Amino acid sequence: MAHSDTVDRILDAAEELFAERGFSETSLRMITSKAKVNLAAVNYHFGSKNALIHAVFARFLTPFSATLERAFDDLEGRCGGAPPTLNQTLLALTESAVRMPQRNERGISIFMRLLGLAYTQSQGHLRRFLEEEYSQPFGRFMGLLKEATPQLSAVDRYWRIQFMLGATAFTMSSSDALQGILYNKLGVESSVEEIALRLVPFLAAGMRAEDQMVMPASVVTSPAG
Amino acid sequence: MAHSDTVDRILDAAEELFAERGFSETSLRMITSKAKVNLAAVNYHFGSKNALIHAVFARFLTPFSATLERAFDDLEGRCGGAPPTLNQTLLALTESAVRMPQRNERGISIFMRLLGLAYTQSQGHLRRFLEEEYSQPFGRFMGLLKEATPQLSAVDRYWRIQFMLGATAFTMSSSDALQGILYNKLGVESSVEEIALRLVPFLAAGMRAEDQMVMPASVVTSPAG
DNA sequence: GTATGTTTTAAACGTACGTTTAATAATAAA
DNA sequence: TTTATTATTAAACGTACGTTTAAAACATAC
Repeated sequence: MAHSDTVDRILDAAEELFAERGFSETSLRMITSKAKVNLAAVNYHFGSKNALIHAVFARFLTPFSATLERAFDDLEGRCGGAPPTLNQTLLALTESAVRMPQRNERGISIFMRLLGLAYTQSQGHLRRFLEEEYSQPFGRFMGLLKEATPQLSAVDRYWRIQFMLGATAFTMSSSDALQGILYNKLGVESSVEEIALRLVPFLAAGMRAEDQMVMPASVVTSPAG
Repeated sequence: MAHSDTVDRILDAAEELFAERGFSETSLRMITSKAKVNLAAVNYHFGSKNALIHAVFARFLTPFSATLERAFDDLEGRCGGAPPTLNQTLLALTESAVRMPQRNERGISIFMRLLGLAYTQSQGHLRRFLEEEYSQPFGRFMGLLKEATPQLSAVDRYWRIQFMLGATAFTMSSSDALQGILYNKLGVESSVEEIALRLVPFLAAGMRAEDQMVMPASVVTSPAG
């Protein structure tokens, strides 16, 4: 068969362990033992540990970026020339993530956690891989954001996009832990879908904030100007 | 002398390397070689690598939490019984961070990056240490946020606080890189202080968001409830 | 059924890690 | 100066890592 059972077993185990523990903290021996395959199988099928990491992301991101492109096509079609609103754009992204066919019920949370890790763990090779492979839908999303927030200066928009990415990446990357804490504190169960939908209004409101901060003297007079 | 030069050299090197590369990705040999001390010095002075990580955080957080408590005292004094507003609370936090005496000009960004790492790298021992040592000012900040957002349900408030923490930690932890990108793209110079002040209205607006998200069918009918 | 290419296996490779040791050097107290 | 403490050093410890090897098992085609 083209894709041996082994390849998928490795990907399944790796994806779960990476999401749980991070990349450096997960050894090939953990992966192969969880996948019940021989240690050498990873290097035989993938070439290296880094290549395995890329393969784990590709299995997620390739179908996701296709789904996302379709969602954007659909959105732009529905808007018929007019630029989609900020809420619509964010919702298109969120729904694409949430609606993605998942291998299991933990799929989304694993996906989000991996994305968060990719953002925060400074794995140079991974960042390079993602930029090379998936810059197209990312750029399109940025363009939509720009059209949806014409009132913002380029500088303001830049920083606020970073704030959005940060809120999303951090929350989603620790979503399991945060859900656990919430359950212990308030006895409330939650899901990744729910968190995502809570995020949208928060982000949208932040992007639209009009307040101008009064600069305290310490900053105004600081040499950094 | 009570604190040998060696101890501080190790802390300086460790703090910088941890911020750059993360904890697992930084070896004691990197640290001791950067600090120009013997490898065994870390275990002699700190006991273990984990204890060194704790010491790096303690050197930051102990004076910071004192500064923060004073800022909150001051704020509550100025408000005379009435609960401080959301903006005031966030600004007290931001100013405490920005005004902290720094060992060097990269101090704040290293501080933020380390906090971000503590959040995302699943180092159980570190989370436990931080919770045990600094729960007091953290709890006080949470209390102020609660008083400043009485309109939010406990669950909403919980998630929105996570979003705020994420936006802050992420942006500040990569502030150097992000400032560089902005300069290359738009030729605009910026400082950590400025970013912090841009963050406050974004976060405050997000916390105050009133939009209620329309749940798509896929989520409403999901078994996760 | 033999030959060919692919996959799996057990074992070992070399390297790097955190930690410990035991000897030496430096400092302070008597 | 001698003695007791503290700090530094070079070397080694045992363990775990990613990767490679070479033989065995398996599959497929002739």
